[in-house]
Amino acid sequence: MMIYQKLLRNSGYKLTPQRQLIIDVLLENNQSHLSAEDIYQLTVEVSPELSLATIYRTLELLTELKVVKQVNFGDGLMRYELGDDSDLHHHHHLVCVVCQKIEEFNEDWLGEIEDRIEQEHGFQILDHRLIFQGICSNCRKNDN
Amino acid sequence: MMIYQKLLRNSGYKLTPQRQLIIDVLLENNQSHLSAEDIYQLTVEVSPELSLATIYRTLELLTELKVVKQVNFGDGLMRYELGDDSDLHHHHHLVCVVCQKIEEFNEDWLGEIEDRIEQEHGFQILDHRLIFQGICSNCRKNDN
DNA sequence: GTTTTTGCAAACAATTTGCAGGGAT
DNA sequence: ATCCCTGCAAATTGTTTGCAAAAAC
Repeated sequence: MMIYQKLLRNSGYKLTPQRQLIIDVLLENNQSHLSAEDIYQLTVEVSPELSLATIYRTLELLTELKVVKQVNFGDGLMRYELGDDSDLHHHHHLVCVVCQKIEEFNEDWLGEIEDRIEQEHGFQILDHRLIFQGICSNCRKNDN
Repeated sequence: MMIYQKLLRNSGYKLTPQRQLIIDVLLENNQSHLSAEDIYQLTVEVSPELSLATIYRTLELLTELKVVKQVNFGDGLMRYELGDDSDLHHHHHLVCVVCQKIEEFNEDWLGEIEDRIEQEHGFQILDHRLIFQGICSNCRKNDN
Protein backbone atom coordinates (compact mmCIF):
# COMPACT_ATOMS: atom_id res chain seq x y z
CA MET A 1 0.00 0.00 0.00
CA MET A 2 3.00 2.21 0.51
CA ILE A 3 3.63 1.54 -3.13
CA TYR A 4 0.40 3.14 -4.19
CA GLN A 5 0.89 6.10 -1.89
CA LYS A 6 4.24 6.75 -3.47
CA LEU A 7 2.87 6.24 -6.95
CA LEU A 8 0.10 8.76 -6.42
CA ARG A 9 2.35 11.24 -4.65
CA ASN A 10 4.88 11.18 -7.42
CA SER A 11 2.18 12.22 -9.83
CA GLY A 12 0.82 14.91 -7.54
CA TYR A 13 -2.16 13.04 -6.11
CA LYS A 14 -3.13 11.97 -2.62
CA LEU A 15 -3.95 8.54 -1.32
CA THR A 16 -7.28 9.32 0.31
CA PRO A 17 -9.25 6.74 2.30
CA GLN A 18 -11.65 6.42 -0.61
CA ARG A 19 -8.88 5.72 -3.08
CA GLN A 20 -7.25 3.33 -0.61
CA LEU A 21 -10.52 1.44 -0.24
CA ILE A 22 -11.03 1.18 -3.98
CA ILE A 23 -7.49 -0.12 -4.45
CA ASP A 24 -8.05 -2.63 -1.62
CA VAL A 25 -11.18 -3.91 -3.28
CA LEU A 26 -9.33 -4.27 -6.56
CA LEU A 27 -6.51 -6.14 -4.83
CA GLU A 28 -8.88 -8.48 -2.99
CA ASN A 29 -10.75 -9.31 -6.19
CA ASN A 30 -7.77 -9.46 -8.41
CA GLN A 31 -9.02 -11.86 -11.06
CA SER A 32 -12.56 -10.58 -11.12
CA HIS A 33 -12.81 -7.94 -13.85
CA LEU A 34 -14.97 -5.69 -11.74
CA SER A 35 -17.18 -2.98 -13.15
CA ALA A 36 -17.58 0.37 -11.43
CA GLU A 37 -20.91 -0.81 -10.09
CA ASP A 38 -19.35 -4.03 -8.77
CA ILE A 39 -16.78 -1.98 -6.91
CA TYR A 40 -19.50 0.23 -5.55
CA GLN A 41 -21.39 -2.77 -4.20
CA LEU A 42 -18.24 -3.98 -2.48
CA THR A 43 -17.30 -0.65 -0.95
CA VAL A 44 -20.76 0.42 0.11
CA GLU A 45 -20.77 -2.19 2.86
CA VAL A 46 -17.59 -0.75 4.36
CA SER A 47 -18.11 2.87 3.55
CA PRO A 48 -21.68 3.71 2.51
CA GLU A 49 -21.00 7.38 1.84
CA LEU A 50 -18.50 6.65 -0.93
CA SER A 51 -20.14 7.70 -4.16
CA LEU A 52 -20.15 6.09 -7.54
CA ALA A 53 -18.79 9.31 -9.01
CA THR A 54 -15.71 8.98 -6.85
CA ILE A 55 -15.27 5.43 -8.04
CA TYR A 56 -15.37 6.52 -11.64
CA ARG A 57 -12.96 9.35 -10.94
CA THR A 58 -10.59 7.08 -9.08
CA LEU A 59 -10.68 4.47 -11.80
CA GLU A 60 -9.95 7.13 -14.37
CA LEU A 61 -6.99 8.27 -12.30
CA LEU A 62 -5.68 4.76 -11.78
CA THR A 63 -6.05 4.04 -15.48
CA GLU A 64 -4.02 7.12 -16.27
CA LEU A 65 -1.34 5.96 -13.84
CA LYS A 66 -1.42 2.49 -15.44
CA VAL A 67 -2.37 0.89 -12.15
CA VAL A 68 -5.49 -0.55 -13.66
CA LYS A 69 -6.49 -1.31 -17.20
CA GLN A 70 -9.92 -0.87 -18.68
CA VAL A 71 -11.29 -3.86 -20.53
CA ASN A 72 -14.41 -3.81 -22.63
CA PHE A 73 -15.95 -7.21 -23.19
CA GLY A 74 -18.74 -5.75 -25.27
CA ASP A 75 -21.34 -6.40 -22.60
CA GLY A 76 -22.25 -2.75 -22.26
CA LEU A 77 -19.98 -1.64 -19.44
CA MET A 78 -16.33 -1.11 -18.69
CA ARG A 79 -14.46 -3.52 -16.50
CA TYR A 80 -11.23 -2.85 -14.68
CA GLU A 81 -8.31 -5.03 -13.80
CA LEU A 82 -5.15 -4.46 -11.84
CA GLY A 83 -1.89 -5.35 -13.40
CA ASP A 84 1.36 -4.25 -14.81
CA ASP A 85 1.83 -3.69 -18.47
CA SER A 86 4.22 -6.53 -19.10
CA ASP A 87 1.68 -9.08 -17.89
CA LEU A 88 -1.25 -7.53 -19.59
CA HIS A 89 0.24 -7.63 -22.99
CA HIS A 90 0.18 -11.43 -22.94
CA HIS A 91 -3.04 -11.76 -21.06
CA HIS A 92 -6.32 -12.60 -22.73
CA HIS A 93 -9.84 -13.63 -21.89
CA LEU A 94 -12.26 -16.47 -22.42
CA VAL A 95 -15.81 -15.28 -21.90
CA CYS A 96 -18.44 -17.97 -21.37
CA VAL A 97 -21.65 -17.10 -23.19
CA VAL A 98 -23.65 -19.38 -20.87
CA CYS A 99 -22.56 -18.43 -17.35
CA GLN A 100 -20.76 -15.16 -18.22
CA LYS A 101 -17.72 -16.26 -16.27
CA ILE A 102 -14.42 -14.89 -17.50
CA GLU A 103 -11.34 -17.08 -17.52
CA GLU A 104 -7.92 -15.71 -18.19
CA PHE A 105 -5.02 -17.18 -20.02
CA ASN A 106 -1.57 -16.05 -20.93
CA GLU A 107 0.21 -16.44 -24.18
CA ASP A 108 2.68 -14.46 -26.13
CA TRP A 109 2.32 -15.81 -29.62
CA LEU A 110 0.91 -12.57 -30.81
CA GLY A 111 4.44 -11.21 -31.00
CA GLU A 112 5.22 -12.66 -34.38
CA ILE A 113 1.80 -11.75 -35.69
CA GLU A 114 2.41 -8.19 -34.62
CA ASP A 115 5.71 -8.12 -36.44
CA ARG A 116 3.99 -9.25 -39.60
CA ILE A 117 1.28 -6.62 -39.29
CA GLU A 118 3.84 -3.91 -38.74
CA GLN A 119 5.65 -4.97 -41.90
CA GLU A 120 2.66 -5.61 -44.11
CA HIS A 121 0.45 -2.73 -43.02
CA GLY A 122 2.96 -0.21 -41.70
CA PHE A 123 0.81 -0.15 -38.61
CA GLN A 124 2.65 0.42 -35.34
CA ILE A 125 0.96 -1.69 -32.70
CA LEU A 126 0.65 -0.29 -29.20
CA ASP A 127 -1.77 -2.74 -27.67
CA HIS A 128 -4.18 -5.50 -28.52
CA ARG A 129 -7.26 -7.12 -27.17
CA LEU A 130 -8.09 -10.74 -27.79
CA ILE A 131 -11.31 -12.15 -26.46
CA PHE A 132 -12.68 -15.59 -27.11
CA GLN A 133 -16.36 -16.25 -26.63
CA GLY A 134 -17.58 -19.76 -26.10
CA ILE A 135 -18.72 -22.31 -23.56
CA CYS A 136 -16.60 -23.04 -20.51
CA SER A 137 -15.79 -26.53 -19.34
CA ASN A 138 -18.26 -26.35 -16.49
CA CYS A 139 -21.17 -25.40 -18.68
CA ARG A 140 -20.20 -28.07 -21.18
CA LYS A 141 -20.37 -30.72 -18.44
CA ASN A 142 -23.83 -29.58 -17.41
CA ASP A 143 -24.59 -29.58 -21.10
CA ASN A 144 -26.89 -26.63 -21.31
CA MET B 1 -32.28 -8.24 -52.04
CA MET B 2 -34.49 -11.16 -52.78
CA ILE B 3 -32.07 -13.00 -50.56
CA TYR B 4 -32.87 -10.86 -47.57
CA GLN B 5 -36.58 -11.06 -48.18
CA LYS B 6 -36.36 -14.82 -48.15
CA LEU B 7 -34.13 -14.81 -45.10
CA LEU B 8 -36.54 -12.67 -43.11
CA ARG B 9 -39.60 -14.54 -44.35
CA ASN B 10 -38.15 -17.85 -43.36
CA SER B 11 -37.80 -16.58 -39.84
CA GLY B 12 -41.27 -15.09 -39.77
CA TYR B 13 -40.35 -11.46 -40.43
CA LYS B 14 -41.15 -9.04 -43.20
CA LEU B 15 -38.87 -7.04 -45.41
CA THR B 16 -40.37 -3.61 -44.85
CA PRO B 17 -39.18 -0.51 -46.72
CA GLN B 18 -37.39 0.59 -43.55
CA ARG B 19 -35.55 -2.68 -43.20
CA GLN B 20 -34.76 -2.67 -46.90
CA LEU B 21 -33.29 0.80 -46.63
CA ILE B 22 -31.17 -0.11 -43.63
CA ILE B 23 -29.84 -3.17 -45.42
CA ASP B 24 -29.12 -1.06 -48.52
CA VAL B 25 -27.14 1.41 -46.46
CA LEU B 26 -25.17 -1.42 -44.91
CA LEU B 27 -24.47 -2.88 -48.34
CA GLU B 28 -23.36 0.44 -49.78
CA ASN B 29 -21.02 1.09 -46.88
CA ASN B 30 -19.79 -2.40 -46.55
CA GLN B 31 -16.36 -1.75 -45.06
CA SER B 32 -17.38 1.12 -42.87
CA HIS B 33 -18.28 -0.26 -39.43
CA LEU B 34 -21.28 2.00 -39.09
CA SER B 35 -22.88 2.86 -35.78
CA ALA B 36 -26.65 3.14 -35.36
CA GLU B 37 -26.31 6.91 -35.50
CA ASP B 38 -24.21 6.70 -38.68
CA ILE B 39 -26.93 4.65 -40.31
CA TYR B 40 -29.51 7.12 -39.13
CA GLN B 41 -27.62 9.99 -40.73
CA LEU B 42 -27.45 8.06 -43.98
CA THR B 43 -31.11 7.06 -44.05
CA VAL B 44 -32.56 10.33 -42.86
CA GLU B 45 -31.72 11.96 -46.18
CA VAL B 46 -33.70 9.38 -48.10
CA SER B 47 -36.41 8.74 -45.58
CA PRO B 48 -36.61 11.36 -42.81
CA GLU B 49 -39.44 9.67 -40.94
CA LEU B 50 -37.40 6.56 -40.20
CA SER B 51 -36.66 6.61 -36.50
CA LEU B 52 -33.53 5.66 -34.62
CA ALA B 53 -35.56 3.20 -32.59
CA THR B 54 -36.41 1.30 -35.75
CA ILE B 55 -32.77 1.23 -36.69
CA TYR B 56 -31.87 -0.28 -33.35
CA ARG B 57 -34.67 -2.82 -33.62
CA THR B 58 -33.68 -3.73 -37.16
CA LEU B 59 -30.03 -4.11 -36.24
CA GLU B 60 -31.01 -6.33 -33.34
CA LEU B 61 -33.07 -8.44 -35.70
CA LEU B 62 -30.35 -8.65 -38.31
CA THR B 63 -27.83 -9.57 -35.64
CA GLU B 64 -30.08 -12.37 -34.50
CA LEU B 65 -30.34 -13.59 -38.09
CA LYS B 66 -26.55 -13.37 -38.44
CA VAL B 67 -26.86 -10.93 -41.32
CA VAL B 68 -24.83 -8.37 -39.44
CA LYS B 69 -22.35 -8.65 -36.66
CA GLN B 70 -21.96 -6.25 -33.77
CA VAL B 71 -18.44 -5.09 -33.10
CA ASN B 72 -17.44 -3.12 -30.07
CA PHE B 73 -14.19 -1.24 -30.47
CA GLY B 74 -14.37 0.10 -26.96
CA ASP B 75 -15.13 3.62 -28.13
CA GLY B 76 -18.46 3.81 -26.38
CA LEU B 77 -20.83 2.64 -29.07
CA MET B 78 -21.69 -0.44 -31.03
CA ARG B 79 -20.74 -0.74 -34.65
CA TYR B 80 -22.27 -3.10 -37.19
CA GLU B 81 -20.87 -4.89 -40.17
CA LEU B 82 -22.42 -7.09 -42.80
CA GLY B 83 -20.88 -10.38 -43.55
CA ASP B 84 -21.15 -14.09 -43.49
CA ASP B 85 -19.79 -16.15 -40.69
CA SER B 86 -16.99 -17.79 -42.62
CA ASP B 87 -15.43 -14.45 -43.46
CA LEU B 88 -15.87 -12.93 -40.09
CA HIS B 89 -14.07 -15.62 -38.28
CA HIS B 90 -10.81 -14.67 -39.95
CA HIS B 91 -11.40 -10.99 -40.02
CA HIS B 92 -9.82 -8.60 -37.57
CA HIS B 93 -9.28 -4.91 -37.00
CA LEU B 94 -6.51 -2.38 -36.65
CA VAL B 95 -7.77 0.71 -34.88
CA CYS B 96 -5.63 3.83 -35.18
CA VAL B 97 -5.50 5.73 -31.91
CA VAL B 98 -4.58 8.94 -33.72
CA CYS B 99 -7.09 9.24 -36.57
CA GLN B 100 -9.58 6.57 -35.39
CA LYS B 101 -9.54 4.95 -38.79
CA ILE B 102 -10.22 1.24 -38.80
CA GLU B 103 -8.31 -1.03 -41.14
CA GLU B 104 -9.25 -4.62 -41.66
CA PHE B 105 -7.12 -7.62 -42.21
CA ASN B 106 -7.71 -11.29 -42.65
CA GLU B 107 -5.81 -14.12 -41.13
CA ASP B 108 -6.65 -17.53 -39.92
CA TRP B 109 -3.79 -18.33 -37.60
CA LEU B 110 -6.07 -18.32 -34.64
CA GLY B 111 -7.18 -21.81 -35.60
CA GLU B 112 -4.32 -23.60 -33.93
CA ILE B 113 -4.49 -21.34 -30.92
CA GLU B 114 -8.14 -22.20 -30.56
CA ASP B 115 -7.37 -25.88 -30.70
CA ARG B 116 -4.87 -25.47 -27.90
CA ILE B 117 -7.34 -23.53 -25.76
CA GLU B 118 -10.01 -26.13 -26.28
CA GLN B 119 -7.62 -28.81 -25.13
CA GLU B 120 -5.99 -26.99 -22.25
CA HIS B 121 -9.03 -25.20 -20.85
CA GLY B 122 -11.87 -27.42 -22.03
CA PHE B 123 -13.36 -24.23 -23.40
CA GLN B 124 -15.41 -24.59 -26.57
CA ILE B 125 -14.76 -21.54 -28.70
CA LEU B 126 -17.64 -20.10 -30.69
CA ASP B 127 -16.18 -16.79 -31.71
CA HIS B 128 -13.34 -14.42 -31.07
CA ARG B 129 -12.52 -10.77 -31.33
CA LEU B 130 -9.03 -9.55 -31.98
CA ILE B 131 -8.40 -5.85 -32.11
CA PHE B 132 -5.04 -4.16 -32.41
CA GLN B 133 -4.66 -0.58 -31.34
CA GLY B 134 -1.82 1.49 -32.66
CA ILE B 135 -0.78 4.09 -35.18
CA CYS B 136 -1.58 3.65 -38.84
CA SER B 137 0.96 4.17 -41.60
CA ASN B 138 -0.53 7.51 -42.57
CA CYS B 139 -0.31 8.98 -39.11
CA ARG B 140 3.21 7.65 -38.75
CA LYS B 141 4.25 9.51 -41.90
CA ASN B 142 2.80 12.76 -40.61
CA ASP B 143 4.59 11.90 -37.42
CA ASN B 144 2.11 13.16 -34.89
C1' DG C 1 -5.46 29.64 2.82
C1' DT C 2 -4.93 27.62 -1.32
C1' DT C 3 -5.39 23.32 -3.77
C1' DT C 4 -7.38 18.63 -4.00
C1' DT C 5 -10.87 15.73 -3.48
C1' DT C 6 -15.43 14.50 -2.44
C1' DG C 7 -20.73 13.85 -2.48
C1' DC C 8 -24.73 15.11 -4.43
C1' DA C 9 -27.61 15.94 -8.06
C1' DA C 10 -28.11 17.04 -12.59
C1' DA C 11 -26.49 16.26 -17.30
C1' DC C 12 -25.34 13.17 -20.82
C1' DA C 13 -25.13 9.64 -24.51
C1' DA C 14 -26.32 5.21 -26.26
C1' DT C 15 -29.83 2.13 -26.23
C1' DT C 16 -34.40 0.08 -24.94
C1' DT C 17 -39.22 0.02 -24.10
C1' DG C 18 -44.49 1.04 -23.83
C1' DC C 19 -47.97 2.21 -26.34
C1' DA C 20 -51.18 3.53 -29.79
C1' DG C 21 -51.67 3.93 -34.64
C1' DG C 22 -50.76 1.95 -39.45
C1' DG C 23 -50.02 -1.68 -42.69
C1' DA C 24 -49.89 -6.26 -44.46
C1' DT C 25 -52.13 -10.85 -44.91
C1' DA D 1 -59.47 -9.13 -37.65
C1' DT D 2 -55.31 -10.34 -36.35
C1' DC D 3 -50.56 -9.77 -35.97
C1' DC D 4 -46.45 -7.52 -37.19
C1' DC D 5 -44.14 -3.27 -37.50
C1' DT D 6 -43.37 1.59 -36.83
C1' DG D 7 -42.80 6.36 -34.74
C1' DC D 8 -42.85 8.92 -30.84
C1' DA D 9 -41.70 9.94 -26.35
C1' DA D 10 -40.38 8.39 -22.08
C1' DA D 11 -37.51 5.27 -19.45
C1' DT D 12 -33.18 3.04 -18.51
C1' DT D 13 -28.32 2.35 -18.10
C1' DG D 14 -23.53 3.54 -17.81
C1' DT D 15 -20.76 7.42 -17.25
C1' DT D 16 -19.46 12.40 -16.73
C1' DT D 17 -19.76 17.00 -14.92
C1' DG D 18 -20.72 21.41 -12.04
C1' DC D 19 -20.66 23.05 -7.80
C1' DA D 20 -20.22 23.87 -2.97
C1' DA D 21 -18.48 21.86 1.15
C1' DA D 22 -14.81 19.04 3.55
C1' DA D 23 -10.19 17.50 3.92
C1' DA D 24 -5.17 17.68 3.10
C1' DC D 25 -1.06 20.18 2.80
